[in-house]
Amino acid sequence: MKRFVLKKEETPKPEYTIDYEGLLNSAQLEAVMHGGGPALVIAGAGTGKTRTLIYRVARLIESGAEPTRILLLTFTRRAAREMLDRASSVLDERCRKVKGGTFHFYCSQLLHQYHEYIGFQDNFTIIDSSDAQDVLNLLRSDLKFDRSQKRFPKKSTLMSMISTSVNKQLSLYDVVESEYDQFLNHIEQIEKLARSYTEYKKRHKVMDFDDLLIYTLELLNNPEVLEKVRARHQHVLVDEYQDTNAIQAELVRLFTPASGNVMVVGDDAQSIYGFRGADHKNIMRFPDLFQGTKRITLEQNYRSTGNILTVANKVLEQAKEKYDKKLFTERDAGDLPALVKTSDNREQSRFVTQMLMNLREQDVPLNDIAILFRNGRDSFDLEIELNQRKIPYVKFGGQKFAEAAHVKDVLAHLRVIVNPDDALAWNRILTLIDGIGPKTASDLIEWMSGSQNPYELSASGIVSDSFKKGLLGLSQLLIDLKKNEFTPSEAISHICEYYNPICEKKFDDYPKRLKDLEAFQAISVDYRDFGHLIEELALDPIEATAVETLEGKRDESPLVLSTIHSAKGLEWRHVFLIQCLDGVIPSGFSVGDEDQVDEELRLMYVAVTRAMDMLYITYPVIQHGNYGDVFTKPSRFIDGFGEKLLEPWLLVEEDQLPPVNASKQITSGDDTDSE
DNA sequence: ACAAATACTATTTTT
DNA sequence: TAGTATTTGT
Repeated sequence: MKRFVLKKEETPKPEYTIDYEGLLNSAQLEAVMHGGGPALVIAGAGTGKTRTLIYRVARLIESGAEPTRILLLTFTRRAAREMLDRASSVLDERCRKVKGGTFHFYCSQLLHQYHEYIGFQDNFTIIDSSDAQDVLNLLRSDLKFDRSQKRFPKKSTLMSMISTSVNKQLSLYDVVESEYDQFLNHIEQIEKLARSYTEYKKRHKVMDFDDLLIYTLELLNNPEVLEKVRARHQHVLVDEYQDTNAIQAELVRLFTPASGNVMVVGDDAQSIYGFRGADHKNIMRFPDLFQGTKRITLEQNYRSTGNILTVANKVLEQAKEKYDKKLFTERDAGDLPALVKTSDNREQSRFVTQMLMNLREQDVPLNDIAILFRNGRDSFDLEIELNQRKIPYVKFGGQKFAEAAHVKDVLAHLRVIVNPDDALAWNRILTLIDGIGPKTASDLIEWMSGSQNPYELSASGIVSDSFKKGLLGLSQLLIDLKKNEFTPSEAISHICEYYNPICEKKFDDYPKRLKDLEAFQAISVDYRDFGHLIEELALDPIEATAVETLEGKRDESPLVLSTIHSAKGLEWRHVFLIQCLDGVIPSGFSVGDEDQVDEELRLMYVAVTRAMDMLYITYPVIQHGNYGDVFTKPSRFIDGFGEKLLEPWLLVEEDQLPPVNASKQITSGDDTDSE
């Protein structure tokens, strides 16, 4: 037998159109030029991690790799999109053909393609966590665990128990014992509930987020499928590897082709998804998974000023677990980050708004600024202020558009068209009808399982004068939707015609919700068919406020408000970190558990390292509560940093804005030249 | 069997 | 404070 000699891909001395050497530092270049085989890139905050991935994609394609055979796994689909956009602009359109997205998205594609191997039909529906919780609630009342059982865990707790056990690959017993020991006396019921939950999902052809990963793992157990899947990957690239869990690490191993061409990129100091089962130690274990892993470290920070970096390092120093980060910058020291103490929440909002005005007068565009916070609700007060001042903003994090009750109601009508076995969606739309409650709905669903045409609801024989009319209306709508080949937007418009009166009766704030539904219809124009619409919305929900701002006011690109989690990987010239209080960050729930406090600390680190030029940390001294005012303390992570690290700012009377009513001229900036 | 009213409780981050 | 469990009324 002849022996083949391995040749490096680049051997024919390729002519690159991109000047990689001129554009990248030596560590980045090493990662971009890395030929084949496993590689681990440890990239500190702001060290050009994304840039490196983008140029690597371009470089691989220039070297002759087939774009469709490069797999780029990212944490959000937005990240994948942006990376491929940027790659296309440095190279060419071929980059858009790269396969990419989240683990969940890629898994769902595989499952659709190979559904028969795991005993599923192609039309399974993906349910989000609130749907999953509804299922658990349904099963719990079926099993009568709510009756006279004192303190049985509520649906969200049950969900996180089950999800944790899946994601951390532990038995339900171990999870409950270590994290929910107050419910240990219910363990048998919980286990039984978990079993019927699994069974329910199979029977009704739905999958939750965890199932997408688990079933893919099961799918790849089949050697034939594994071979096919592996063979279509030439290169596997994984971003944000520190936020993967054990299952995802295993999936990466399975996806990797025989050539061992896999590169993972991440930063163990930025691991902030432990609550979701992510294990930041995964990244350090990567070399154990792949023999001969090449390790590359990016340490030069290009983003932040020296002073901001000093604060960031000081934050990280407090961690119980030590990180051997040696981030450095060649940028100037810059201004000292500000520490702003306000009397209360309102003053904090007014301070931020005031600063926005000042920055605007200095010609800083709004989209160079971001407001970050720990919890979705920490920005409520500020949002009121911004609305009054007519400052356009988009908010990331917090409740998603597709999670709002009225949007889910409309969507459920589409779901039963795509998957008539989706009992959850049926239950949702049936109980919307006056006179139909859980009992009647479940009777109807029972009848459907043996019926040829489940949409002909009057044929069920379950009729009562109280809901006859409503049921007929629904039946007509569904038959209409099934019969005609509507586009998603046409279908939604039909559903709204039917649903709007229900919405008005159900919600006090219906005007706002009806407007949402109009926006929903507008969005749906972009989708090919019902199935895609439903699936994309579940896997990549549209941010709630992004929709509002999409309408109207496009003259100025909006300010960004974001939870710290949703700000990962992004950067702005000016960053405000508000509500920086002990009990908020670190969250009150984490104190007492060293590992959890460490994760909060990393979260703080992520927040600080988002800032390029200037960082403002603010906190209110008094919190107005229901039972009187509470004095609060600044976050322990920055308390006692001293004036050499953070400059305390004093708020004086003349800094205050005039009352809103008298502020019409503010935007025209008549006091501009006061400097 | 369903709907409305009342009492209670636990309170995050996201695919 | 809002979402949920329980009780009461139709």
